[in-house]
Amino acid sequence: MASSQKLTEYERKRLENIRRNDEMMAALKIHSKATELSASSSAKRQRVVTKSYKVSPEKKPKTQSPIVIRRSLRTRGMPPEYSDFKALEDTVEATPMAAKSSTQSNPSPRDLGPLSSRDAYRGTGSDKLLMDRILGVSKKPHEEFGDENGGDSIKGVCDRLELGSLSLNPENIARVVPGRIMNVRFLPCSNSRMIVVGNKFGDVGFWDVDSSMDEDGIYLYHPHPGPISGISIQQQRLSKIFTSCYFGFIRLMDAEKEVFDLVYSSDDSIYSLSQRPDNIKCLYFSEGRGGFNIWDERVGKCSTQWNLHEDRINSIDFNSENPNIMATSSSDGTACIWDLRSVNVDQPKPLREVRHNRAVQSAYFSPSGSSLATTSTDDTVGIVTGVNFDHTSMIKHNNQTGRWISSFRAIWGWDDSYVFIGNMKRGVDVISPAQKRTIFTLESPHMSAIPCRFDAHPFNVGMLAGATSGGQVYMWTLG
DNA sequence: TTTTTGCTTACAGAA
DNA sequence: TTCTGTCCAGCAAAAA
Repeated sequence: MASSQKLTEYERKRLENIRRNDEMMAALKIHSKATELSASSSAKRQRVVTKSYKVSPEKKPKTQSPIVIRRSLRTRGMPPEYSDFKALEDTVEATPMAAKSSTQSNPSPRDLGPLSSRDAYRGTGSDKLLMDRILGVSKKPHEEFGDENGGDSIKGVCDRLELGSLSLNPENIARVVPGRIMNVRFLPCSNSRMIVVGNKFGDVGFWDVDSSMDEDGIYLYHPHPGPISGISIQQQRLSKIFTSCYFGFIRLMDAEKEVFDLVYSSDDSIYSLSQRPDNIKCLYFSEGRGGFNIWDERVGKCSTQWNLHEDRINSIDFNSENPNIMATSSSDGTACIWDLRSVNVDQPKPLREVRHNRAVQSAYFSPSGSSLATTSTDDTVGIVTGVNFDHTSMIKHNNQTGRWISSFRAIWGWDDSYVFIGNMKRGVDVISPAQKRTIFTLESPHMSAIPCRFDAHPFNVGMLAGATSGGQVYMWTLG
């Protein structure tokens, strides 16, 4: 009842705002001009009909109401109680968008334990092709594929990479999931173009770009009850895909067993997930306000629990040159570099701390491992260099994404030359760490929304996936 | 000092 | 084509 009152109040204020704005516009006599402008800008932005996920009708719930605002106990700072826990689940399932990817007859993703991929699947038709495809590439992850790199080494192609050659073809656009995408990853193998995304509703979507056997190569699953905070796939085990969720769950999608196994659950939120490139047995993830855990598959529990930050840890990344070196970014306004071999349990002290004026959304090591790129809501992208990461340059970049767009996170391309980050004008800014400025912007009339989360294909230079708050993925390619 | 409130804002889908 | 609902960020200012 309180929520409906709140909505009414919200609506009332919203209408009042609109009325005030209208009055102001009328006073300035620019209302009609603005209408014209708005009409012409939307005319310029053509609507592109692209591949899209499809939800199986029989898995749709009968009702989509009442609409209740979702707020977890954790975000309200309250201890979890069973009754509230259940109430929360009901709320989640009743949310209209979430309802589209949930079901009344199938098991809830809140059920602890393994969830068969068949039960988690929300698409039409069968997902057998996807499972076969993942198993196929996982057995031969490095067969020759296409001519993306023209048979050259990655370094050779990077040296010649011209940003102007990156293009977005309409066939490389798809709506993979409903709602806001929080994470996007390429399957890290050289012989496929498979993109995995996680959204706000707990859906995990797959897009097999090279699919030709079926209609569009898009597969939708609902393994989690809330926002997907991390996706981790290792080159050595492509058939095992870990996903984490704000509601405190980590699941492992095993394409061999066709199941989403529950590997970890907690009452605290999990905000980020990662794996060391040299260790397939451990998961590294953040939990609650500043907590950091290492979960060890061999013992089936957390072997390490540290408190590394004062606030949530938004990203965890490992240095390719020395995987003992790890970078974390946090809403406490810092990004830190740690040596995992020498972290003091009681008073963890980082090797290096990079200070921003506001929350830090990400901190990623460059491909060579010699630089670190940080992104903060203080409107800067930090580039940290030097033998001991002792030099920091702050590059101005508008990172005010507002409420509806996921925060920007600058990622590295295929070598240390470029950093890619979204911008609010439906473009992808390319920052040169050497020149310490934005040197190029990828733009396309096919990009109808703001790309906010990215991944660079680890083996195909120029292949860049950008994901939006509307569930779309744009795959830029070279040439 | 801690908690609450208000403000920002783009997008998809319904009407 | 226009309208409506979104709401799991993050911060600043106001209130407690």
